[in-house]
Amino acid sequence: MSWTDERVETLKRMWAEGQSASQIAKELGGVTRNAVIGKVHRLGLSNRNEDGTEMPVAPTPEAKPAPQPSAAAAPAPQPKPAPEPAPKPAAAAPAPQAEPTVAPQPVNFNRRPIVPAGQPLPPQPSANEISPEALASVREVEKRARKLSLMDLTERTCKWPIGDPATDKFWFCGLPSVAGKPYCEAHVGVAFQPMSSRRDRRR
DNA sequence: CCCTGATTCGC
DNA sequence: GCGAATCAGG
Repeated sequence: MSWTDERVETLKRMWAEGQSASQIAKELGGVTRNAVIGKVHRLGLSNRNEDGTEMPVAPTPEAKPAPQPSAAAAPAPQPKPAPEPAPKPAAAAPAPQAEPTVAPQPVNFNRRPIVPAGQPLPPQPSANEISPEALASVREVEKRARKLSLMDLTERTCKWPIGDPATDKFWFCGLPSVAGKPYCEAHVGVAFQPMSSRRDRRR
């Protein structure tokens, strides 16, 4: 495989989107992440920030990832988005808001790509109609949970939450996940219930 | 152990 | 220019 214009463009696009080198390599195929990284450097875009100045992950007020002057398709480039939707009633308005009614803003730092997005999220075991075996299996497994923190989760660790998120007694299962699933064997058992599994108690 | 990007250097 | 091997880190 060679770096055709097309492939290079894909590389640039994905890199700009914040995709990891390995993800880009997968997408392109025929290359390793090393190759991608090497190319990225040769292209001189190792610094994912167009601005040459050092930017220690500054909290960007506007989540603009940087408009790309794509030569391919850019009908309406809109060079100046300017208009600020949030007018500030400053001036003669002292009122030092004593009590903000709204909760703190969830500032979104490094605008990550909105990539894959996780699978179904935290399904707490609502002991509905889950097979007793599955539940037993889960209890057993949760004793052996690796108790991983959020940061330790990977694509192949069980992401089943255990405990109370509001306390220190919270962690993720962390056992090897079933290929393609976000959970381990046991948790898959309670997370994914076949529609047909609900036996209807015929009165 | 899984992953990340950065760098080196023979090709 | 290319990218495997290696390094440095999370």
